[in-house]
Amino acid sequence: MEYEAANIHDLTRGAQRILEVASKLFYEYGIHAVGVDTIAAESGVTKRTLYNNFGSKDALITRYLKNRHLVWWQNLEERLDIAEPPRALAFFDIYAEDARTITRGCAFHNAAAELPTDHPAYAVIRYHKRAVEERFVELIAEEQPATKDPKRLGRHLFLLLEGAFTHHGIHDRGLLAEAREIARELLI
Amino acid sequence: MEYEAANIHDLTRGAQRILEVASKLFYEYGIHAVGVDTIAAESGVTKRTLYNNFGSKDALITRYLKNRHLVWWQNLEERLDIAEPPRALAFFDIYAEDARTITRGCAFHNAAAELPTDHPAYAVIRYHKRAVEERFVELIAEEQPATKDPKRLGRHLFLLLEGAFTHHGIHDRGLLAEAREIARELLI
DNA sequence: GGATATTTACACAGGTCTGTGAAAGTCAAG
DNA sequence: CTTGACTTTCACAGACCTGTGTAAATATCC
Repeated sequence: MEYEAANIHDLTRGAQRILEVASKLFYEYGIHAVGVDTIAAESGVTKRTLYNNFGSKDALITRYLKNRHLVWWQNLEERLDIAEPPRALAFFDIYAEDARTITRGCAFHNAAAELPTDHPAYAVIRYHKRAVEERFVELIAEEQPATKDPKRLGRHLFLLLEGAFTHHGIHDRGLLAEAREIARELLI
Repeated sequence: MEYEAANIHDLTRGAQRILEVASKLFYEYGIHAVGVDTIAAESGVTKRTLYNNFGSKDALITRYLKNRHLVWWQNLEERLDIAEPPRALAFFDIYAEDARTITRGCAFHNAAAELPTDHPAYAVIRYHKRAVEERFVELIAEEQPATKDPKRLGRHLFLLLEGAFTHHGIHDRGLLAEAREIARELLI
Protein backbone atom coordinates (compact mmCIF):
# COMPACT_ATOMS: atom_id res chain seq x y z
CA MET A 1 0.00 0.00 0.00
CA GLU A 2 1.09 3.55 -0.62
CA TYR A 3 -0.21 4.45 2.80
CA GLU A 4 -0.10 2.96 6.27
CA ALA A 5 -2.79 0.36 6.74
CA ALA A 6 -5.37 0.95 9.42
CA ASN A 7 -7.25 -1.77 11.17
CA ILE A 8 -10.48 -1.04 12.99
CA HIS A 9 -9.55 -3.41 15.77
CA ASP A 10 -6.76 -1.13 16.90
CA LEU A 11 -9.48 1.21 18.03
CA THR A 12 -11.33 1.31 21.33
CA ARG A 13 -15.06 0.82 21.24
CA GLY A 14 -15.68 4.54 21.54
CA ALA A 15 -13.23 5.25 18.77
CA GLN A 16 -14.94 2.71 16.52
CA ARG A 17 -18.23 4.46 17.09
CA ILE A 18 -16.62 7.79 16.26
CA LEU A 19 -15.34 6.36 13.00
CA GLU A 20 -18.74 4.94 12.13
CA VAL A 21 -20.54 8.18 12.84
CA ALA A 22 -17.93 10.27 11.06
CA SER A 23 -18.16 8.00 8.01
CA LYS A 24 -21.90 8.37 7.84
CA LEU A 25 -21.91 12.13 8.32
CA PHE A 26 -18.94 12.88 6.07
CA TYR A 27 -20.53 10.93 3.27
CA GLU A 28 -24.02 12.27 3.75
CA TYR A 29 -23.30 15.95 4.27
CA GLY A 30 -19.75 16.45 3.07
CA ILE A 31 -16.55 16.74 5.04
CA HIS A 32 -16.39 20.48 5.62
CA ALA A 33 -20.05 20.63 6.53
CA VAL A 34 -19.64 18.32 9.51
CA GLY A 35 -17.89 19.57 12.64
CA VAL A 36 -16.04 17.54 15.22
CA ASP A 37 -18.51 18.63 17.91
CA THR A 38 -21.33 17.04 15.95
CA ILE A 39 -19.39 13.84 15.41
CA ALA A 40 -18.49 13.55 19.08
CA ALA A 41 -22.05 14.26 20.21
CA GLU A 42 -23.58 11.72 17.80
CA SER A 43 -21.04 9.15 18.90
CA GLY A 44 -21.93 9.66 22.54
CA VAL A 45 -18.40 10.62 23.49
CA THR A 46 -16.69 13.87 24.31
CA LYS A 47 -14.70 15.87 21.84
CA ARG A 48 -11.65 15.20 23.98
CA THR A 49 -11.98 11.48 23.32
CA LEU A 50 -12.15 12.12 19.63
CA TYR A 51 -8.93 14.10 19.74
CA ASN A 52 -7.24 11.61 22.07
CA ASN A 53 -7.99 8.83 19.57
CA PHE A 54 -7.48 10.48 16.23
CA GLY A 55 -5.33 13.52 16.87
CA SER A 56 -6.97 15.84 14.40
CA LYS A 57 -9.93 16.15 12.09
CA ASP A 58 -7.65 15.68 9.09
CA ALA A 59 -6.41 12.39 10.54
CA LEU A 60 -10.01 11.31 11.12
CA ILE A 61 -10.85 12.14 7.51
CA THR A 62 -7.91 10.08 6.34
CA ARG A 63 -8.92 7.20 8.55
CA TYR A 64 -12.46 7.42 7.22
CA LEU A 65 -11.31 6.91 3.65
CA LYS A 66 -8.77 4.22 4.50
CA ASN A 67 -11.45 2.30 6.30
CA ARG A 68 -13.94 2.80 3.51
CA HIS A 69 -11.48 1.35 1.08
CA LEU A 70 -10.66 -1.66 3.25
CA VAL A 71 -14.28 -2.55 3.92
CA TRP A 72 -15.30 -2.05 0.32
CA TRP A 73 -12.39 -4.02 -1.02
CA GLN A 74 -13.03 -6.94 1.28
CA ASN A 75 -16.64 -7.02 0.15
CA LEU A 76 -15.49 -6.90 -3.45
CA GLU A 77 -13.20 -9.89 -3.13
CA GLU A 78 -15.83 -11.90 -1.29
CA ARG A 79 -18.34 -11.19 -4.02
CA LEU A 80 -15.87 -12.01 -6.74
CA ASP A 81 -15.13 -15.34 -5.08
CA ILE A 82 -18.68 -16.53 -5.47
CA ALA A 83 -19.52 -14.74 -8.73
CA GLU A 84 -20.12 -16.58 -11.95
CA PRO A 85 -18.33 -15.50 -15.10
CA PRO A 86 -18.15 -12.97 -16.49
CA ARG A 87 -17.20 -11.74 -13.05
CA ALA A 88 -16.66 -8.23 -14.33
CA LEU A 89 -20.42 -7.90 -14.12
CA ALA A 90 -20.20 -8.50 -10.39
CA PHE A 91 -18.54 -5.12 -10.16
CA PHE A 92 -21.67 -3.54 -11.54
CA ASP A 93 -23.80 -5.52 -9.15
CA ILE A 94 -21.80 -4.37 -6.15
CA TYR A 95 -22.15 -0.75 -7.12
CA ALA A 96 -25.84 -1.24 -7.81
CA GLU A 97 -26.26 -2.77 -4.39
CA ASP A 98 -24.38 0.10 -2.76
CA ALA A 99 -26.64 2.50 -4.58
CA ARG A 100 -29.67 1.07 -2.87
CA THR A 101 -28.56 2.17 0.58
CA ILE A 102 -26.36 5.19 -0.11
CA THR A 103 -27.47 8.04 -2.29
CA ARG A 104 -24.66 10.47 -2.79
CA GLY A 105 -22.47 8.75 -5.34
CA CYS A 106 -18.87 7.85 -4.76
CA ALA A 107 -17.40 8.74 -1.35
CA PHE A 108 -13.93 9.01 -2.83
CA HIS A 109 -14.89 11.37 -5.61
CA ASN A 110 -16.86 13.46 -3.15
CA ALA A 111 -13.96 13.70 -0.76
CA ALA A 112 -11.64 14.57 -3.64
CA ALA A 113 -13.91 17.47 -4.48
CA GLU A 114 -13.44 18.96 -1.03
CA LEU A 115 -9.86 18.20 -0.10
CA PRO A 116 -6.70 19.91 -1.25
CA THR A 117 -4.60 17.63 -3.41
CA ASP A 118 -1.81 17.54 -0.85
CA HIS A 119 -4.09 16.37 1.93
CA PRO A 120 -2.99 13.02 3.41
CA ALA A 121 -6.37 11.54 2.53
CA TYR A 122 -5.91 12.40 -1.12
CA ALA A 123 -3.29 9.69 -1.46
CA VAL A 124 -5.87 7.19 -0.24
CA ILE A 125 -8.32 8.37 -2.89
CA ARG A 126 -5.75 7.98 -5.65
CA TYR A 127 -4.77 4.58 -4.35
CA HIS A 128 -8.35 3.35 -4.18
CA LYS A 129 -9.30 4.41 -7.67
CA ARG A 130 -6.15 3.03 -9.17
CA ALA A 131 -6.67 -0.26 -7.35
CA VAL A 132 -10.22 -0.60 -8.62
CA GLU A 133 -9.20 0.14 -12.17
CA GLU A 134 -6.34 -2.34 -12.05
CA ARG A 135 -8.46 -5.05 -10.50
CA PHE A 136 -10.92 -4.55 -13.31
CA VAL A 137 -8.29 -4.84 -15.99
CA GLU A 138 -6.85 -7.91 -14.28
CA LEU A 139 -10.23 -9.57 -14.22
CA ILE A 140 -10.82 -8.95 -17.89
CA ALA A 141 -7.39 -10.24 -18.78
CA GLU A 142 -8.11 -13.46 -16.87
CA GLU A 143 -11.59 -14.12 -18.12
CA GLN A 144 -11.53 -12.69 -21.61
CA PRO A 145 -8.21 -13.92 -22.93
CA ALA A 146 -9.57 -13.85 -26.44
CA THR A 147 -10.01 -10.08 -26.28
CA LYS A 148 -7.49 -8.35 -28.44
CA ASP A 149 -6.84 -5.57 -25.91
CA PRO A 150 -7.88 -6.59 -22.38
CA LYS A 151 -6.46 -3.46 -20.85
CA ARG A 152 -8.58 -1.27 -23.04
CA LEU A 153 -11.71 -3.30 -22.42
CA GLY A 154 -11.03 -3.18 -18.69
CA ARG A 155 -10.68 0.56 -18.72
CA HIS A 156 -13.71 0.84 -20.92
CA LEU A 157 -15.85 -0.97 -18.39
CA PHE A 158 -14.23 0.89 -15.54
CA LEU A 159 -15.17 4.22 -17.09
CA LEU A 160 -18.74 3.10 -17.65
CA LEU A 161 -19.00 2.15 -14.04
CA GLU A 162 -17.41 5.31 -12.74
CA GLY A 163 -19.60 7.49 -14.88
CA ALA A 164 -22.76 5.72 -13.83
CA PHE A 165 -21.99 5.58 -10.13
CA THR A 166 -20.87 9.18 -9.91
CA HIS A 167 -24.11 10.15 -11.56
CA HIS A 168 -26.10 8.23 -9.07
CA GLY A 169 -25.42 11.02 -6.58
CA ILE A 170 -26.96 13.62 -8.85
CA HIS A 171 -29.87 12.02 -10.52
CA ASP A 172 -30.69 8.39 -10.86
CA ARG A 173 -31.94 7.81 -14.34
CA GLY A 174 -31.27 4.11 -14.37
CA LEU A 175 -27.74 4.70 -15.56
CA LEU A 176 -26.24 1.99 -13.40
CA ALA A 177 -28.57 -0.63 -14.84
CA GLU A 178 -27.92 0.64 -18.32
CA ALA A 179 -24.17 0.59 -17.77
CA ARG A 180 -24.44 -3.04 -16.70
CA GLU A 181 -26.41 -3.88 -19.79
CA ILE A 182 -23.86 -2.20 -22.01
CA ALA A 183 -21.09 -4.04 -20.21
CA ARG A 184 -22.88 -7.34 -20.68
CA GLU A 185 -23.02 -6.80 -24.42
CA LEU A 186 -19.37 -5.83 -24.55
CA LEU A 187 -18.41 -9.03 -22.77
CA ILE A 188 -20.18 -11.36 -25.14
CA MET B 1 -34.96 26.02 -18.24
CA GLU B 2 -35.95 24.59 -14.92
CA TYR B 3 -34.37 27.60 -13.28
CA GLU B 4 -34.31 31.33 -13.88
CA ALA B 5 -31.72 32.22 -16.48
CA ALA B 6 -28.94 34.54 -15.43
CA ASN B 7 -27.09 36.82 -17.79
CA ILE B 8 -23.71 38.23 -16.86
CA HIS B 9 -24.60 41.55 -18.42
CA ASP B 10 -27.17 42.23 -15.74
CA LEU B 11 -24.23 42.60 -13.38
CA THR B 12 -22.16 45.66 -12.62
CA ARG B 13 -18.48 45.49 -13.38
CA GLY B 14 -17.61 44.83 -9.76
CA ALA B 15 -20.23 42.10 -9.56
CA GLN B 16 -18.81 40.46 -12.67
CA ARG B 17 -15.41 40.40 -11.08
CA ILE B 18 -16.90 38.88 -7.94
CA LEU B 19 -18.47 36.13 -10.02
CA GLU B 20 -15.22 35.47 -11.84
CA VAL B 21 -13.21 35.27 -8.65
CA ALA B 22 -15.84 33.18 -6.88
CA SER B 23 -15.93 30.77 -9.82
CA LYS B 24 -12.20 30.32 -9.77
CA LEU B 25 -11.97 29.85 -6.01
CA PHE B 26 -15.04 27.65 -5.63
CA TYR B 27 -13.76 25.33 -8.31
CA GLU B 28 -10.17 25.30 -7.12
CA TYR B 29 -10.67 24.91 -3.39
CA GLY B 30 -14.27 23.83 -2.95
CA ILE B 31 -17.31 25.85 -1.97
CA HIS B 32 -17.23 25.49 1.79
CA ALA B 33 -13.51 26.13 1.91
CA VAL B 34 -13.84 29.61 0.43
CA GLY B 35 -15.29 32.44 2.51
CA VAL B 36 -17.06 35.55 1.30
CA ASP B 37 -14.35 37.72 2.83
CA THR B 38 -11.76 36.07 0.63
CA ILE B 39 -13.90 36.43 -2.47
CA ALA B 40 -14.54 40.11 -1.81
CA ALA B 41 -10.90 40.83 -1.08
CA GLU B 42 -9.65 39.03 -4.22
CA SER B 43 -12.24 40.86 -6.28
CA GLY B 44 -11.08 44.21 -4.98
CA VAL B 45 -14.49 45.12 -3.58
CA THR B 46 -15.95 45.23 -0.11
CA LYS B 47 -18.00 42.45 1.34
CA ARG B 48 -20.94 44.85 1.38
CA THR B 49 -20.85 45.10 -2.40
CA LEU B 50 -20.89 41.33 -2.67
CA TYR B 51 -24.01 41.16 -0.50
CA ASN B 52 -25.66 44.10 -2.26
CA ASN B 53 -25.23 42.33 -5.57
CA PHE B 54 -25.89 38.71 -4.73
CA GLY B 55 -27.83 38.72 -1.49
CA SER B 56 -26.24 35.67 0.06
CA LYS B 57 -23.44 33.18 -0.38
CA ASP B 58 -25.95 30.53 -1.44
CA ALA B 59 -27.24 32.79 -4.18
CA LEU B 60 -23.68 33.41 -5.32
CA ILE B 61 -23.04 29.68 -5.45
CA THR B 62 -26.17 29.22 -7.53
CA ARG B 63 -25.15 32.01 -9.86
CA TYR B 64 -21.70 30.46 -10.19
CA LEU B 65 -23.12 27.20 -11.48
CA LYS B 66 -25.73 28.83 -13.70
CA ASN B 67 -23.03 30.92 -15.28
CA ARG B 68 -20.71 27.96 -15.66
CA HIS B 69 -23.42 26.08 -17.48
CA LEU B 70 -24.24 28.98 -19.82
CA VAL B 71 -20.63 29.66 -20.75
CA TRP B 72 -19.84 25.99 -21.22
CA TRP B 73 -22.93 25.34 -23.27
CA GLN B 74 -22.29 28.26 -25.56
CA ASN B 75 -18.77 27.01 -26.15
CA LEU B 76 -20.16 23.54 -26.85
CA GLU B 77 -22.57 24.72 -29.51
CA GLU B 78 -19.92 26.86 -31.16
CA ARG B 79 -17.58 23.92 -31.33
CA LEU B 80 -20.27 21.61 -32.63
CA ASP B 81 -21.06 24.11 -35.40
CA ILE B 82 -17.59 23.83 -36.88
CA ALA B 83 -16.91 20.19 -36.00
CA GLU B 84 -16.62 17.48 -38.60
CA PRO B 85 -18.56 14.26 -38.20
CA PRO B 86 -18.72 12.31 -36.10
CA ARG B 87 -19.37 15.39 -34.01
CA ALA B 88 -19.81 13.32 -30.88
CA LEU B 89 -16.03 13.23 -30.76
CA ALA B 90 -16.02 17.00 -30.44
CA PHE B 91 -17.49 16.46 -26.98
CA PHE B 92 -14.39 14.57 -26.00
CA ASP B 93 -12.18 17.26 -27.47
CA ILE B 94 -13.92 19.97 -25.50
CA TYR B 95 -13.44 18.12 -22.25
CA ALA B 96 -9.85 17.38 -23.14
CA GLU B 97 -9.28 21.04 -23.81
CA ASP B 98 -10.89 22.01 -20.52
CA ALA B 99 -8.65 19.52 -18.79
CA ARG B 100 -5.58 21.38 -19.97
CA THR B 101 -6.39 24.48 -17.97
CA ILE B 102 -8.46 23.19 -15.09
CA THR B 103 -7.36 20.33 -12.93
CA ARG B 104 -10.09 19.38 -10.54
CA GLY B 105 -12.54 17.46 -12.66
CA CYS B 106 -16.13 18.44 -13.14
CA ALA B 107 -17.30 21.60 -11.34
CA PHE B 108 -20.85 20.28 -11.20
CA HIS B 109 -19.96 16.96 -9.67
CA ASN B 110 -17.71 18.71 -7.18
CA ALA B 111 -20.43 21.12 -6.17
CA ALA B 112 -22.90 18.25 -5.87
CA ALA B 113 -20.55 16.58 -3.41
CA GLU B 114 -20.69 19.59 -1.11
CA LEU B 115 -24.23 20.87 -1.38
CA PRO B 116 -27.38 19.50 0.22
CA THR B 117 -29.74 18.10 -2.39
CA ASP B 118 -32.35 20.75 -1.66
CA HIS B 119 -29.94 23.60 -2.26
CA PRO B 120 -31.11 25.92 -5.07
CA ALA B 121 -27.88 25.24 -6.94
CA TYR B 122 -28.55 21.52 -6.97
CA ALA B 123 -31.33 22.01 -9.49
CA VAL B 124 -28.80 23.67 -11.78
CA ILE B 125 -26.48 20.70 -11.45
CA ARG B 126 -29.24 18.25 -12.36
CA TYR B 127 -30.31 20.41 -15.24
CA HIS B 128 -26.80 20.68 -16.62
CA LYS B 129 -26.05 16.99 -16.51
CA ARG B 130 -29.34 16.06 -18.00
CA ALA B 131 -28.88 18.62 -20.79
CA VAL B 132 -25.44 17.28 -21.65
CA GLU B 133 -26.67 13.72 -21.73
CA GLU B 134 -29.64 14.60 -23.91
CA ARG B 135 -27.57 16.67 -26.31
CA PHE B 136 -25.28 13.70 -26.69
CA VAL B 137 -28.10 11.31 -27.44
CA GLU B 138 -29.56 13.81 -29.90
CA LEU B 139 -26.28 14.11 -31.71
CA ILE B 140 -25.91 10.37 -32.06
CA ALA B 141 -29.46 10.01 -33.28
CA GLU B 142 -28.77 12.62 -35.97
CA GLU B 143 -25.42 11.37 -37.17
CA GLN B 144 -25.63 7.64 -36.63
CA PRO B 145 -29.11 6.85 -37.94
CA ALA B 146 -27.96 3.36 -38.79
CA THR B 147 -27.35 2.57 -35.13
CA LYS B 148 -29.92 0.19 -33.81
CA ASP B 149 -30.23 1.98 -30.46
CA PRO B 150 -29.02 5.59 -30.68
CA LYS B 151 -30.17 6.36 -27.17
CA ARG B 152 -28.09 3.60 -25.74
CA LEU B 153 -25.04 4.52 -27.75
CA GLY B 154 -25.46 8.13 -26.70
CA ARG B 155 -25.61 7.21 -23.06
CA HIS B 156 -22.73 4.84 -23.53
CA LEU B 157 -20.51 7.62 -24.80
CA PHE B 158 -21.84 9.99 -22.19
CA LEU B 159 -20.84 7.63 -19.42
CA LEU B 160 -17.38 7.17 -20.88
CA LEU B 161 -16.93 10.89 -20.93
CA GLU B 162 -18.24 11.45 -17.44
CA GLY B 163 -16.09 8.71 -16.00
CA ALA B 164 -12.97 10.00 -17.69
CA PHE B 165 -13.50 13.65 -16.87
CA THR B 166 -14.40 13.01 -13.25
CA HIS B 167 -11.23 11.02 -12.95
CA HIS B 168 -9.17 13.79 -14.33
CA GLY B 169 -9.53 15.55 -10.98
CA ILE B 170 -8.05 12.62 -9.13
CA HIS B 171 -5.34 11.22 -11.28
CA ASP B 172 -4.72 11.79 -14.92
CA ARG B 173 -3.75 8.47 -16.41
CA GLY B 174 -4.61 9.42 -19.96
CA LEU B 175 -8.17 8.31 -19.45
CA LEU B 176 -9.67 11.17 -21.43
CA ALA B 177 -7.58 10.30 -24.47
CA GLU B 178 -8.40 6.64 -24.05
CA ALA B 179 -12.10 7.40 -23.72
CA ARG B 180 -11.95 9.33 -26.98
CA GLU B 181 -10.24 6.43 -28.68
CA ILE B 182 -12.84 3.99 -27.43
CA ALA B 183 -15.58 6.35 -28.58
CA ARG B 184 -14.01 6.62 -32.01
CA GLU B 185 -14.10 2.88 -32.40
CA LEU B 186 -17.69 2.69 -31.25
CA LEU B 187 -18.70 5.26 -33.83
CA ILE B 188 -17.22 3.44 -36.80
C1' DG C 1 -24.79 69.67 -13.32
C1' DG C 2 -27.96 67.38 -10.84
C1' DA C 3 -30.52 63.13 -9.77
C1' DT C 4 -29.88 58.37 -9.14
C1' DA C 5 -27.50 54.20 -8.44
C1' DT C 6 -23.59 52.05 -6.64
C1' DT C 7 -19.67 51.35 -3.70
C1' DT C 8 -16.80 52.25 0.31
C1' DA C 9 -15.55 52.25 5.12
C1' DC C 10 -15.99 50.21 9.24
C1' DA C 11 -17.81 48.54 13.15
C1' DC C 12 -20.37 44.84 14.93
C1' DA C 13 -23.47 40.86 15.86
C1' DG C 14 -23.84 36.11 16.81
C1' DG C 15 -22.38 31.75 15.41
C1' DT C 16 -19.32 27.99 14.42
C1' DC C 17 -14.90 26.06 13.72
C1' DT C 18 -10.64 23.20 15.33
C1' DG C 19 -7.97 22.30 19.05
C1' DT C 20 -6.07 22.39 24.13
C1' DG C 21 -5.25 22.07 29.36
C1' DA C 22 -5.75 20.02 33.56
C1' DA C 23 -8.01 17.51 37.02
C1' DA C 24 -11.30 14.07 38.29
C1' DG C 25 -13.67 9.87 37.33
C1' DT C 26 -14.18 4.96 35.49
C1' DC C 27 -12.91 0.36 34.53
C1' DA C 28 -10.40 -3.84 33.74
C1' DA C 29 -6.38 -6.83 34.52
C1' DG C 30 -2.65 -8.28 37.32
C1' DC D 1 -6.17 -3.51 45.99
C1' DT D 2 -3.30 -1.30 42.92
C1' DT D 3 -1.70 0.01 38.54
C1' DG D 4 -2.44 1.86 34.12
C1' DA D 5 -5.18 2.95 30.29
C1' DC D 6 -9.03 5.33 28.89
C1' DT D 7 -12.75 8.76 29.26
C1' DT D 8 -15.27 12.66 31.17
C1' DT D 9 -15.86 17.39 32.53
C1' DC D 10 -15.58 21.93 31.41
C1' DA D 11 -13.59 26.04 30.60
C1' DC D 12 -11.18 28.42 27.17
C1' DA D 13 -8.38 30.09 23.25
C1' DG D 14 -8.24 32.13 18.83
C1' DA D 15 -9.65 32.02 14.45
C1' DC D 16 -13.08 32.12 10.93
C1' DC D 17 -17.90 32.18 9.35
C1' DT D 18 -22.17 34.65 7.17
C1' DG D 19 -24.60 38.64 7.31
C1' DT D 20 -26.09 43.70 8.70
C1' DG D 21 -26.50 48.97 9.69
C1' DT D 22 -25.29 53.42 8.47
C1' DA D 23 -23.35 57.40 6.59
C1' DA D 24 -20.08 59.22 3.46
C1' DA D 25 -17.96 58.96 -1.01
C1' DT D 26 -18.01 58.01 -5.80
C1' DA D 27 -19.78 56.69 -10.43
C1' DT D 28 -23.12 56.89 -13.94
C1' DC D 29 -26.74 58.66 -16.73
C1' DC D 30 -30.12 62.09 -18.28
